[in-house]
Formats: sequence, structure tokens, C-alpha cells
Amino acid sequence: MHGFVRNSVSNANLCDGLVQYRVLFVKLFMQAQDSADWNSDDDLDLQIDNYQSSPPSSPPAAVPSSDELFATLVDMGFSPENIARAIDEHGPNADTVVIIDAISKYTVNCEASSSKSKTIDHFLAMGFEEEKVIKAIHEHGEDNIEEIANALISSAAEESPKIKEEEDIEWSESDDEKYANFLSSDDEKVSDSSSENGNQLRSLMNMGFSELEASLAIERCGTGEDVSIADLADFICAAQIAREFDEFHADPEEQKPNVKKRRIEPRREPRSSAADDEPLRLPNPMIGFGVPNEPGLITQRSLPAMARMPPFFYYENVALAPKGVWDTISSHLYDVPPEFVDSKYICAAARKRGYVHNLPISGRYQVQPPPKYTISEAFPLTKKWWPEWDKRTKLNCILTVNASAQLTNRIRLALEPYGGEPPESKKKYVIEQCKKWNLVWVGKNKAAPLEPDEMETLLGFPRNHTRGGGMSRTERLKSLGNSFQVDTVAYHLSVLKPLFPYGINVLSLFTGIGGGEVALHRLQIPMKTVVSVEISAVNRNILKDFWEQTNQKGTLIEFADVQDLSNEKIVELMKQFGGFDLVIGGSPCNNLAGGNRVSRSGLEGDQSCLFYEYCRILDVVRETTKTMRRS
DNA sequence: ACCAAGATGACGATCTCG
DNA sequence: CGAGATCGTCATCTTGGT
Repeated sequence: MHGFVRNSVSNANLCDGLVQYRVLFVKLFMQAQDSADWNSDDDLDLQIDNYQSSPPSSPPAAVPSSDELFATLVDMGFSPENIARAIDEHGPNADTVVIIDAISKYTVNCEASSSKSKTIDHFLAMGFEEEKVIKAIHEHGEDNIEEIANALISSAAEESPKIKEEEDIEWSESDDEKYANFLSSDDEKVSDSSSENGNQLRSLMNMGFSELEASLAIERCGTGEDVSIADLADFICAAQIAREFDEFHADPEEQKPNVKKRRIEPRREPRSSAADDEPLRLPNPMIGFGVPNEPGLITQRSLPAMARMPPFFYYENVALAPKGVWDTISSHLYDVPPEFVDSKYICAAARKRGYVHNLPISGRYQVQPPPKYTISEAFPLTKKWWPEWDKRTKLNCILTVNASAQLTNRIRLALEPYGGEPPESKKKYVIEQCKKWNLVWVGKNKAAPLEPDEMETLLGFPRNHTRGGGMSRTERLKSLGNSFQVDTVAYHLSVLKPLFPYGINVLSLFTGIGGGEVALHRLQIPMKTVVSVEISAVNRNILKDFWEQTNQKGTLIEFADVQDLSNEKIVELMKQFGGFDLVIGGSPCNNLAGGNRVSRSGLEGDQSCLFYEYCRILDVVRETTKTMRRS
């Protein structure tokens, strides 16, 4: 619980910035069709043939048909109504960019409004502290955006020249010199901003760009009437994307200086000596680099050089692990700081998880349709029975065990004697049980645990995903409790879509019921090859069924035990399929999870130690990828 | 009688946040 | 310092089939 409930509607200016961004993103998306991947697939043409036949999935290399354009735009998060309206107004053969520009205008217009919370959000999104924002609004009046901005900027400049967005990003030894240059040239630009300069700076920041990005853009593009804000915004977006591409396409060995400099932290508040001593802290709100419909989006970060090489990797585990665990995980995954996200900011159920990955973070978008955001939206039938004194709008984390039918009975018996309003003591008992066991109201005085298919929906899986395959109800509950929240993962993986228009090769460790695969499928990223490792036979069946039912054109190979997957075997598989583009998986959390009273022994526990197998395998894949690229 | 699978309840600690 | 949340494990009992 945090004291400040944020408005779920993004403010108009930030939205404007995002729309601008999307425009550029789609432009690049279209251009990226003929750009080469990391792997120079000899049989690329063959693969293309296989995948062009699959429905709307892979976008074509040439000019997209209007249907494909429509699908792509929906994926990008534009509303179907606006897309249809734009196509209608400009004709089906209009230039893509014209269509997108038109949609952008509708979107901006329809979201313009003001409210106190929006004003606050607006400045929170720019990285200012909530307390100061509220104070500034109080002093200058909420309509006086300019004055508030000025007050906040000067206040921020006084105490620390650094920019909030970069606060939690480690500027490690790996950072390019250009970043250092950005930083040093930046401060002066900000402090001596002339009025014209300052106005543009503020406008850009209003759009959600950081002070750093904005001032750099002004420096590069110049100021004055001939340079529009849109031009500057485009410049920033282009720079962001170019940087992402550069980071991954450049050979890290060539650009990395041989001398390993000690970690430099320019313009940082003095931190206690070595960064390793300082344990990782969970962000509040737990939204990582940002989630859809919430302010505070961060679109760039700097990865340690070691992490900036193929393949992409994506590791997941519980956020609330014992102290020090995430530091260890991060240190074994090339010092990439974890991205902690609570899925309650994306769907109707909480799921606090940490994700360590080397994916780009700009250009993320949500898969459609977005998940229901509240309990009542997710389960409309519960509204009728939901007592007024149960204030929950979100469910707690879906666990591996469910409440018993007896508990439902006990709750009914506790409430039945009272007509409308039960006494406080009864209410307290019932609410406590409802929260503890994640119960929903399915009848008069009847609070019942979630059914497996309801969990599937909450977690972003297709209905009946875990049905069949020899799975009992108990096994379904267990497997679902151990799974990804698909919408969250898909949001993170969405950046892969423009990078792999012809599909990707995936190594999926600890696959479970295939959360990663479902995410990629929902993103319509074709899976050329999936090598899946999953110990549970019924889970393997579920993935196999999914593979067949969704008519996957690619190859699925399943293994049972990661410990049996030797380094030689991995190399063999990579040679066979041309390497892996993505290594994804969440290792067992048994010995990390808070609910475990018996063996919460940390990363060295019997099951959770398999994390090191993830590391071993990822290392082999990275090394082999390097060798394969050389030859 | 026997077995396999499901159902149930007892079992705290360790975090974070306000 | 108190409130609240947490991809859990285990022994035992019940159920349903042969």
C-alpha cells in the first residue's frame, strides 16, 4: 500500500511524447524489416518462407497491406477506432506515417484534461519527488504549470545536478565516453539556459523526456523558430533507438577499453564506498522502468559492457527473496540491476517479481487486449455479492496452494447470522481470510478460492491452457502458482518484435507451463525454435499441447532436467539451429519464497540453487554465440 | 485390503512500508 | 514498532477406484 493513489490515465503531455515516440518507432519498425539480425542465418530465406504463411504474425518486408498495418498499429497500442478513422480519412493507400500522425492527433486531443492528480503525475513522470511536487503545486496553484516547473527545476538544480531518471541506474565502468560527455556538457546547458532554450527544454520535459535528453537534443538541433518541438522529440527518440541498436550490434570487445577502470559515479550523491556493500532496494512503486498507464516511464538505461552482447537473456524470480539474494543473482548475471515489477500495476492480481535482463527498454508496448485491471472488471459476476466493507480492488499473489472448501463454509457460517452488517470482529476475520487466501465473492456470504481457469485469465494465459495433458486440478494450481504473469513478461519482451520480424530461436529454461512462449505468441513474434527444459512431465505436455493447438510452425524440443543438459549438448543445439536469440527462464523460488517455513534457505537451497545452472547455460550460449559470429 | 490421488490444516520468519 | 504480504512444505486424513 502506498499513500498516493495514482490516476490510471496518463496526462496529455506525456501521452503526446509517447505518441511521438510511437510514430518514430513504427517508422523504424518498417525500416528494420531488411536489417540483419545478430546471427547471419544461412538458411534465412528458408525460414522466411516458413513464416510468411502464418497469419498476421510476421510483418512483411515491403509495404504492409492495410490489414497488416492495422494489426501492427493495434499492437502498438493505438485504439482500433482511431486506426479505422485515420484509414478512413486518408484512404487505404495512404502513407503509413500519415496514418500514424493522424492517429496521434486524435489520441492527444482526446486525452487532454486536467485534474490535481494529473498535474502531480505529470511532474512525477518527469522524475521530481512527490513531496516537492505537491509543495510546488500548493505554492503556485495547480494551473500554473510553468511556474511549478521552474520552481522544481531550480530546486532540483540547487541540491543535486543529477537527473532523477538516472538515479537508480548504475553508471558502471562500462559506460561509453559519450555518456560521460553527455553528462558534463549537460549541466552547463541546463544552468545557463536562455529563455527560448528554457522554454523548449521545459516543453520536451513536459513530454516525458529527461532533462539530459532534452538539453542534448537542443544542443544538437539548435534552437529557434525553425526547429519545432516535434523535431527535437524525434531527435531524442531516434537517438534512443539508435543507441539500443548500437549496443547490441556492436562487438563489445572492440569498443570496450582494455583497462578496467574502477567504477566511476559522476555527480552522484556520496554513496557508501563500494556499491557491492549496498544491498539492492525494492522500488516503490514497484514498476521497474515503467508500466503502461502509470507515470514514471524510463526509456533508457546503461547496461554493463559484459551484458551488452548476444543473446538477450531474461531471468525472473520472486522480488521478496531473503536479503542479499538479488545482489548475488545480479552479480552472477553480469551486474545487471534487476527490474522489480509488481504485476498489480498491469493486471488485477499482485505479483512482485524481479527481472534481470539485457533487453532494450524503449519502445515497449502492451499486448492486446490488455488485462482487466481490477477484481470487478476481471470477475464481473462477483460484483453482485461483493460486500461493501471488503475494500479490495486487487487480488494478492497467486500461490501454489488454494484455500479449502471448508474455509468457504466457515466464512458462510460466520456471516449468516447477520442480515446486512456483520459486527467488526467478524468482518475483520473474514477480510483477513479473504486476503490470506485470495478469496472472491461468488454468492451470498460465499467467499471462494479462484478456480484454475480464473487464474489462467489473471495470469494472461488462454483459457484452459493448463487443462488436459494429464494434469489434475491440484497440479494445475501448483503450476499456475509457479508461472509468469504473461502480460508483464510480454510487455518487457515486446521490444523484440521489431528486432526479429522473421522469428527467434529461444532457449527456455524452467519453462513450467510456458509463460515465456505464450508471451511471445501473444506478441506474434514467430518462434523458429524453442528448446525447452522443464522437469515436470505434465508441464511439458501442456507446452506441447499449446504448441500444437496454436499451429506453431517452428520446432519445439523438450528436455526434462537442466542438470542433464550438458555444455556439449547446448553447443550442438546451437550449431543445429543457428544459435539462440533469447535465453529466458525463472529458476525455482522454493527456497526463496516467504511462504516457505521449512526450507527458506536462499540461493543455496535444494531447488533454488538451480539458478546457477541458468548461469552456466547462459555462459555457454554467450561463448558459443561469440565463436559462431567470428567464424 | 490396498493403493493413488486429492483435500485439509498446522506450521513462522523475513521482509517492506507507514 | 506494528501491519501486511509472501511462485511453500509436510503429515495426516479422506475419497475413489480396483
